[in-house]
Amino acid sequence: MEKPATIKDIARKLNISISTVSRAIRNASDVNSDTKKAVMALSEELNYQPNRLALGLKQKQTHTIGVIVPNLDYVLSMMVKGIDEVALEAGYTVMVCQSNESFGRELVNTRRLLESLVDGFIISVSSETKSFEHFKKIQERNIPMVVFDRVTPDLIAPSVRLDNENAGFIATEHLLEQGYKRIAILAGPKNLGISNSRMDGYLNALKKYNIKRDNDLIIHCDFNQDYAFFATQELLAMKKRPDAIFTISDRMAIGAMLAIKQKGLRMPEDIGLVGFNNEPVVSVVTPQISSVDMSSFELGKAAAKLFIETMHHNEDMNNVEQILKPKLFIRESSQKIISQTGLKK
Amino acid sequence: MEKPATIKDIARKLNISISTVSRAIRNASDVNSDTKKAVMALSEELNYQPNRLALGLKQKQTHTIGVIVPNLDYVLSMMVKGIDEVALEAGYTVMVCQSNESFGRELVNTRRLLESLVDGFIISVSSETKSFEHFKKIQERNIPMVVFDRVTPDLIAPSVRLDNENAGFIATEHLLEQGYKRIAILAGPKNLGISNSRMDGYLNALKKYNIKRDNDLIIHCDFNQDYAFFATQELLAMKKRPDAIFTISDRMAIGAMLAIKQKGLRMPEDIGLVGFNNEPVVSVVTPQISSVDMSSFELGKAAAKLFIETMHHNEDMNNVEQILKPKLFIRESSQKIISQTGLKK
DNA sequence: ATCGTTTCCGGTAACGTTACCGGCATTCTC
DNA sequence: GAGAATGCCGGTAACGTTACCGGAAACGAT
Repeated sequence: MEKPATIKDIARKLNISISTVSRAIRNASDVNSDTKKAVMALSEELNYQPNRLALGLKQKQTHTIGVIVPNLDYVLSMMVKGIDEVALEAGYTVMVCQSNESFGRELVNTRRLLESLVDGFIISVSSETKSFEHFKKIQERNIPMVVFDRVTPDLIAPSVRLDNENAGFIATEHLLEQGYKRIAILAGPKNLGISNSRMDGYLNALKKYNIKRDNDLIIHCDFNQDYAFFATQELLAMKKRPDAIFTISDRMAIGAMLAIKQKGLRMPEDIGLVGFNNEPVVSVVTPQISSVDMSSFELGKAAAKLFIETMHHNEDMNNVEQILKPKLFIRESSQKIISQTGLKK
Repeated sequence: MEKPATIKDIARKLNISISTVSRAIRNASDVNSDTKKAVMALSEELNYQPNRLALGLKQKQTHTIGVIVPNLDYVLSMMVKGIDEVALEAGYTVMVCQSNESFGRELVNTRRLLESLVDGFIISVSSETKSFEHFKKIQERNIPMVVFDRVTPDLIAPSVRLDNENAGFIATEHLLEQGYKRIAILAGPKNLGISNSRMDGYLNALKKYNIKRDNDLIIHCDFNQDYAFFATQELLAMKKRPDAIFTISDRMAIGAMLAIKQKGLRMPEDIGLVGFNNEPVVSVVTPQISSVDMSSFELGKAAAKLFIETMHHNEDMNNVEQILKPKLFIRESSQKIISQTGLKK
């Protein structure tokens, strides 16, 4: 039971040729049903498992998908779980690599996965990435690639993402409807597409309500609780401080919440707050924080499905773009009207 | 630039044999330095990347580690990050598979990874797993395997884990020191080793303080916020309700916290609470929850390091057992003495 | 009986790489 | 200067699998 059994072992024991065994196992047509049975029985007994390496070498595909993500926080791990689920069902194995938001790591990871001859890639780019040559090389080799979540116009590929602009819009509009006037936004790094789109939505909502853009209320910071904490402190120290804050991630919303509480301000009365991602944490803090939901799990599943389609249809699918609708979950941190009047709308 | 370049292409263009090219690339001794340079130059130019599949087929190792985890929640994703980091550095690629706490999925995953010929496994077992035959088969084939975090006596292998018993002990002792007398424990599934060890620690602490075990105060439930919520409701509805609760995960602590707040009880005055894992969430809720820290990232790194050792030393390392020390972070939810007297100890 | 069909099977090459062996020059040793 | 040692290189087999081709046997039809 030391070495794994091979097709040869079966052939020898059954006194038939390896080609016949191979065909029998693949359940091919031109093999006698008796021999087929014999082969099946023996391969069962020997616990035969096809060697994927040899198979991959031969037919140049490994049934493995390389997934590259910037990290494994709540949102992304939900997405990965979605990818995993669909991939497993479709007979693919998934290799997950974290770039740690580092461009260098992203390079190493793509390189490693390429060497390992994955059949293709499902990618969410690191926030540090500004050059996309390593991904373009993948495309030049005609290796299927789907990008998800963090989509960028610099990389033309089939993609699945949230309607980030709309998400920013509904979050901001909700705050406006609640009567907030000076709404600040804690955005992400400047070169990150999802951040900019959400900000566009924010700006559009302001415009709709005839409120002028105020650059003092637009803060770019890392996806980082501490940074958001300090940024919020500064916002609250302004002469004309904002009366609401929209953060493009929940972790940032938590940071903002802590700063607001420290300052002794109440939510939603003194200041409104809306986060992003609808992570479990927002509904266990006090007050509960409103947040935009993006059903990460579904997004992951969609990405994997799109990938598999891209594998099979080998037409050009680069212009395929799946856009999921966001949904706002309204909670205490921004529900000013109800908490003031006690009335349900 | 369509097909990736092979060793053959280089040999042909340079008019030398493929064996020479192979040796040159591996920087072997018996090849002229001039030809070596030429090969290097050309392989650079053609962007040659060795085919890992062929290599793996030949020398029966793939430089890939299969990692099987029950899920990718905060703790485990930190551990995976640790594994990733060490593995990358050592030249290994990591395949992460989630069993989703399902025995069936765990089976499929190990099988897939075996077929893909990973060099070995780093495993944290699913909570549903009661039979370990699939893992024992791995060992029978002499494939290196390290278990981490969720270690079980049913599976003898090199392991890295927290000192769970001590962790349960210090958490409970802390509550006792704070003057709590009736301490309940929200434990995990009954067959889960880490849960039982933490409970042993809990029981030992009680014994040290001459408090009799009360089975009504010992609740087994899933690692699940909602379940913990309901379990806590029941605890609080008891005639002689507990005056403190120790939960063996933070998510359960959150559930307990919500139930306590709903009942209108105060922490730490009316009831004390200690969680486990020291996830970020515990320091942003109100009150902040005390929690046992296990430095998951370090644990992941240790597991990967141990794996690599196991790979290299091919002596029997099954009795190697690395045990990390837990550390208690005391926060508002259990700091009764200070909050009553206002004194710092 | 002959010829075509079908059914089943075996041999060989190939995927990209390395291990091993053998062989030719060249250099060294005394 | 003969033999031994060294430096450098090429050929071949092998890892486990499948694709392709060819062929033997059996069967059917005329």
